[in-house]
Amino acid sequence: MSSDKLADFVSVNSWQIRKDFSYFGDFGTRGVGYNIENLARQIKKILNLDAVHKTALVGVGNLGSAVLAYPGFGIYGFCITAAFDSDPAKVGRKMNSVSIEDISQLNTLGKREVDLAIIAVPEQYAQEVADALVKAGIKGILNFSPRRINVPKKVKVITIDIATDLARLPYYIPSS
Amino acid sequence: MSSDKLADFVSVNSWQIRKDFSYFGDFGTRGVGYNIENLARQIKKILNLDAVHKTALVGVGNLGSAVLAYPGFGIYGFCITAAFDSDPAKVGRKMNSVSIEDISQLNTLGKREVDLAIIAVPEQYAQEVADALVKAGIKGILNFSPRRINVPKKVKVITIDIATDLARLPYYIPSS
DNA sequence: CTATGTGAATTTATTCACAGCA
DNA sequence: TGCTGTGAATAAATTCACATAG
Repeated sequence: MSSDKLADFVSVNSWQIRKDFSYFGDFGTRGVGYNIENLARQIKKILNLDAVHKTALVGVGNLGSAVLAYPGFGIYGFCITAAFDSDPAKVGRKMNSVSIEDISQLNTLGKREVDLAIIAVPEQYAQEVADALVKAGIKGILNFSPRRINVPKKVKVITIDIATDLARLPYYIPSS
Repeated sequence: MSSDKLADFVSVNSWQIRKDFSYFGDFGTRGVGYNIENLARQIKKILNLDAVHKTALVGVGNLGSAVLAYPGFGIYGFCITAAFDSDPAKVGRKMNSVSIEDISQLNTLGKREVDLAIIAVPEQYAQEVADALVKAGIKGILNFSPRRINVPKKVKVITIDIATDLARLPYYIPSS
């Protein structure tokens, strides 16, 4: 497939596609274009997505349940292999074939080859959960709480704050 | 408060703070710093966040319920005044003092001064929901489905794809 | 001939350093 | 004296145009 067609898919220009790819290598064939299958494989390798990443979920409330039920993780090689909550009524139950464990069991993650975690707890507990995750050897955290969490810089945190994202919209709409 | 202190809060340099602010006006006082209250007011005005924005939620599953229960919208002036679902078992019930209406009622949003909407439905329905929202006069959409949705360019869409955000993490962690 | 890959030109963003105001 | 606001210098990203490979 040509860079022109790829560009259409993501609404950018063809030269942006080619230039960006060129920073990482020569993925295409001149006169022909890009082989999609090979391209996907190369990009996955660059993004370190070519192996399965075991992921832990902390907080099985509404948001956590939505994450557990989310069907879109597989294509990137993510697998949620552990879920934690502090509510005794939830601990021991299963959701989407994942057993919910007590929050005190976070320290077992290191031995279970889990390297990523998703924080979906009320914001006031976000920092202490993050501390426990770091202590357990987690390397990356997806943080759904609107609170800034402090971690050693060897640990990567990506925060999704729903309210802040929503707050970007009004700027683009004419004030009524 | 000085630009130095503000910079610390968001982990950037003080000159970035000052330069960015300067593009929109003179908010500070030389030798003193910035008045936080006034600064917040000015920024809210620039981002068009100084009035209440009525917001509709479409899809009251796990994710939608989490959004409804989310306590962080108030400070930005958002108010979820309508919720929709296609499940007859949910329609008519109340969640967080918002009545759940049938999805067929989306066309009433225009008359109700709702200008923003949050899409939290399974991805295969995202486009048709977006179409209905546009027809009802919605100006901005926060899309939680991983699908690219097409809207007229007068409508602003911001997409949050959980899997894509999670997929950014492995790049930063050393491959095991 | 077609479509990539990349130097060069252009535009945009970041960083610096300091004049100017409280 | 202290801190802002901003021109000037530097760096980075984007866009262009085309040589080059298939």
